[in-house]
Amino acid sequence: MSKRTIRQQEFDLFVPRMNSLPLKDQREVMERPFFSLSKRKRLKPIEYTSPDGEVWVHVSANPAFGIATIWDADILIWATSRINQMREAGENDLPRTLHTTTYDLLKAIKRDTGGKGYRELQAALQRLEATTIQTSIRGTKRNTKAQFGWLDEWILESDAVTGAPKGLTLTLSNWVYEGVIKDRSLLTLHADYFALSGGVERAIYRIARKHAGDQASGWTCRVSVLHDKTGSESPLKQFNYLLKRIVAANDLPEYDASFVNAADNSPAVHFIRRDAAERAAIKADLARLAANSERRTREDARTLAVDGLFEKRKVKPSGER
DNA sequence: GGAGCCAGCCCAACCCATTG
DNA sequence: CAATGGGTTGGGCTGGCTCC
Repeated sequence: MSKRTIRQQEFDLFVPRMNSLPLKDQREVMERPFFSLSKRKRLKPIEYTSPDGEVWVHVSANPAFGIATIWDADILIWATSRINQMREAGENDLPRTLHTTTYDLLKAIKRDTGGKGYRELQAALQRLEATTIQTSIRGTKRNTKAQFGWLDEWILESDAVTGAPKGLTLTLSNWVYEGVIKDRSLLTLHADYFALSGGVERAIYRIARKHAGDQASGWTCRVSVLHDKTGSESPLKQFNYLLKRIVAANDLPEYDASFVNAADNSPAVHFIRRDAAERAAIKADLARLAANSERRTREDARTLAVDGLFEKRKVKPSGER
């Protein structure tokens, strides 16, 4: 009997490894600064308020661990993706607690499985559990304050004899869980997301993915707003420098980025999906085809009406949605 | 004063040869 | 296959330098 089979029996909710897990993340989290972008320990809190003052986010660190980083968030993306997959498979009771092995998790988020990989995984779990968040997003009531972390609990098991890492159990905090199971709260990240090595790069992609989405004309954001949305600790002038390199490289998955001037002439970045033109053309084609087939169907209907066949032919309305 | 630029620091991520 | 740790790379950020 293989080790794997034993593990599967141990964990009723054992999550099998999948190579092509569609990556999902919460749109509300993607567009706001919730994570540290630096590889160095960040203790300075993230204090964010949206331009209209409606949305605010406060993230603070436990001094022992620092604020959870945008790389630590990969674990949350993994968990979100797993739960979403279960939902799409038609499961009714979606778990808040997931079981896996450290190896499988590290592989899934495209991380090294060396000794340091495991130590770093533990550090990531510590940061995710110990980072405290307050936000108006999904606040239950007005004048209510609530504080939570990303994870409620994590348990790392190691082999009693060899000390080798074995099982991992993690429980999402209620706020995260509610966001995952809520309808239409998730967006798909490109499969290359984990390959993005830069923290700012990742933050920018997440924001572009959320805002530019599939819009035919793309989306423009002022640099200063982008700076706030990423939560970067660098001063604006340094952020400018980092941003310039990202825009010049134009290497983000899915989106083209270019510098433009905003309506008030301040510097801004325009994001547009690379295949936006293609997609628009395909949509138009589909709409035209659908319209044609509808017309033909109506003509057919006249000829077929005698047989009463038309009733059985359900023609989809034209266009998407 | 401040905008732009960038070397250097620190450290996590990554690469890889090696081991049961 | 799973795990290890030595070595290297490259990231954000700090702080300094230049030029306006």
